[in-house]
Amino acid sequence: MSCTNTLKRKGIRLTPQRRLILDAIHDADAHLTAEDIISCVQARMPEVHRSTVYRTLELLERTGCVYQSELSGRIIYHHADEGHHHHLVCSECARVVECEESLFESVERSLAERHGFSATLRHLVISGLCAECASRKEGYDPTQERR
Amino acid sequence: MSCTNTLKRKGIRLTPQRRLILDAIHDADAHLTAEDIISCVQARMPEVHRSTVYRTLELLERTGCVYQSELSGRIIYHHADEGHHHHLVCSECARVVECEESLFESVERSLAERHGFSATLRHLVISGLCAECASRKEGYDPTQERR
DNA sequence: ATCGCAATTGCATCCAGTCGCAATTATATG
DNA sequence: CATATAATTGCGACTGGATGCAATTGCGAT
Repeated sequence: MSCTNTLKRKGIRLTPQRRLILDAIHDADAHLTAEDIISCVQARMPEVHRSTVYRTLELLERTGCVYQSELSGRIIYHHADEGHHHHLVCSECARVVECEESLFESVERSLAERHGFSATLRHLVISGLCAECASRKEGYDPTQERR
Repeated sequence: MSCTNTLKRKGIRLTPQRRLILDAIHDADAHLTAEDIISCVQARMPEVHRSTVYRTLELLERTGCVYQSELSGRIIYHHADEGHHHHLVCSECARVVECEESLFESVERSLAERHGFSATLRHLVISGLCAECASRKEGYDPTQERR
């Protein structure tokens, strides 16, 4: 748990609330939504306000301890020393597949060369159709509602 | 304005409310947020409810008349026959640069080959640092707030 | 130990977006 | 033209997240 050191070094106070939030993210195996983290923290310390959690998460992202990204409209958080990867989200069945970071290296290079833009493609969410849904959907009519 | 035909062909009713929403998107030169569209529509027909606008926008996206994407946490809309492109958003100065669609063709191919996933990379939003900010920020401390 | 001040918290409130529901309206049919 | 039916609308309530403010708290200097 090197991030407590990181925080101390930056002169950021390690309050009980913040410790709980860090614990929640560390103990989790999967991605957590902000809501997950809030209930996890409040289970042990009910008076912690959700705005405190949101602010802390933003702080942790700025200090590089946590990565923030978006999955189907919700912000999710994951610990920084998990490996990076991207998410492929099927717009039909909502299945989520992870894919390697390396796929985008060439894009990062092109962006740097052509636009002088240094992108941080650590966690993209890409929507499309997964293999099954793509094959199943011959006479598909996008006018219809999706589940 | 081919989308009115598209809608008629799909048996979707062209109500006055929907016509106003389509007009707003057509008349706009830049990307519109949902909020922009709502106030634009309500200027001419004040009783139109925001939920109607949101539902219509979702419908227009499903029928392919309008594209929806996300720019700095807000959903934006643009007319389908604008050319596609991606957005590079500088996380320092919030400047937005457009970049060509072609950059991601190789990624689309790899996703299809390796994951059987057919991605629709019509409008990505990529955050990172623009050229100016990258050069300016030598002793940059991410702990500090950004404007 | 304690004092002073900046950092942090909880609270209240706001904002964008979603959803269920009941009332309304467009269209197809007789 | 009347009417039945399904699509659409407006409304209100709710959700996730952000923010300004006043009260509290952690911590460095003494």
